[in-house]
Amino acid sequence: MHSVLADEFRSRIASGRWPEGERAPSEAVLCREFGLSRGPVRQALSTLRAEGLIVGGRGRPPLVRRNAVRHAASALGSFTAWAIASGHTPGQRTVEQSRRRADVEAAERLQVSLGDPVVTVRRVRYLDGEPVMFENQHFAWDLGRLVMDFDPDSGSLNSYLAACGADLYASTHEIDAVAASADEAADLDVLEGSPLLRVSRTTVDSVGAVVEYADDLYVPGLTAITFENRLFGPQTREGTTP
Amino acid sequence: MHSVLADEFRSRIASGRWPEGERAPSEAVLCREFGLSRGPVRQALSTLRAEGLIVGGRGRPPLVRRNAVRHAASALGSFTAWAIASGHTPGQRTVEQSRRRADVEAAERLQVSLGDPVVTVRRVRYLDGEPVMFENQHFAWDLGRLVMDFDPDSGSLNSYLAACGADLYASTHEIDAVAASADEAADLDVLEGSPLLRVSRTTVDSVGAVVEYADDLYVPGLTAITFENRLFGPQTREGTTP
DNA sequence: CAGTGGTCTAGACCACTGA
DNA sequence: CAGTGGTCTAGACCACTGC
Repeated sequence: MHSVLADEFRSRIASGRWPEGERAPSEAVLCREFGLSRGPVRQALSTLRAEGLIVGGRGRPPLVRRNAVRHAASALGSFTAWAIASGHTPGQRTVEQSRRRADVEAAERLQVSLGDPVVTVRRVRYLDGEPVMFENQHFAWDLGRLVMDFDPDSGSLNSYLAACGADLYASTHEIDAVAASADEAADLDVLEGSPLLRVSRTTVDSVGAVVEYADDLYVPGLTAITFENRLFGPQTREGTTP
Repeated sequence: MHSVLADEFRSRIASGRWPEGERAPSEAVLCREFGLSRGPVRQALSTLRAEGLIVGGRGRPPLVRRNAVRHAASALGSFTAWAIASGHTPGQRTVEQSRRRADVEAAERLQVSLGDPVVTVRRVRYLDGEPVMFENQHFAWDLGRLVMDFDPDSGSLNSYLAACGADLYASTHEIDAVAASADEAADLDVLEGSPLLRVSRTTVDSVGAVVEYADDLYVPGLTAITFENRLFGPQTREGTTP
């Protein structure tokens, strides 16, 4: 219910039914309109507040925010889903899909023993035909087994894994910047040494075990990672926009 | 109450009273222990879940997560507060503090008219004596008036503004990578052209008007921006770690 | 099966804001 | 002052999990 409400509110803002800069309906009004108690209405509104679409309150009139971030998609996890949600056409070219024995880095980041089997997938990712990201994914064998049966040129590995019922619970991201190596530069069509945005991701399952890690290299300017940050309140929401 | 609870839970994990990888108490148990209803207990737990400190649930036993991110401080907004929270000593050297007329970029990003007064503060920021960030902040005049009375070498501009009662409501961040210019390279003690992490921030007040924008350039390796991302659920939390 | 978290209801009191 | 969101209570039903 509350997520249905949130979608409804978002579309009302997008359609101009709730004009930007004007007052938004109060919680009480929305409760009456939908015949719901405050719980789900508050939950939906807090999502929109976290997204920065509604501001004010606590005595102040609630306002639909001017100049809100648009198309702040959520997941850094799925390139394909993000690209489609942003209205672009995703593509990929697979550089490597292999089963190998864990080296020191893989053993440490996946928390497996040296020499345990791991699966690596390396792909250049395209947006509307233009290379925007170099993706280096590494899977522990439980997931890797499934990944070896996947055609990496067919699109979203994430939806494939989700369809397999894989247990992907949460990701930790660390962002920094690196200079492009000669190989990366060639694949991404930039100059060697030019700055790339590196997103290092570690994904765990619902019992906290590491199941995947990745180092994704984004070409700056073509894509950017964005997120909202409520000051004096921990509500946040992140996303990426082309 | 719920924030007090969240702090209590965090310290129990930090102290080992709730050992990592073991079962965490269920909501029902915590309700009994603290004599509270489910509301505040759930609110506190959802914060820890968003931080990745607790995983599982929905039938599965709740677990204290192994290898949780540590010191995932919240605000990209205040360098000083973040540095201190991370156990480091912040410092700064002011390069510029000026009142000027808005150029095209400032007018657009602050949504003021060309030529309106704006205040610029540019500072090199240090962590334990080492330069880690080049900060370029720009304020609309309402806030800028206050900023001109601030000694930028004294530390946190944010706490100064907060003490003045400034209305800072939410920030939007956009992250990409750029090559260091000669000036920036010299100030940050890196080579010209080496990659820097650029965080572009826009801060609005509680009625949605832009009050500040900033372009902060971080030296990679010394600091990194991190955040958690619950898959199949929009709960997130971001932070930065040295 | 009992236990888990996810969700919803229908009340309540508070601090704060704007008129 | 009336209206706002922030918070808490004390119930309830559900889908899912592990035993």
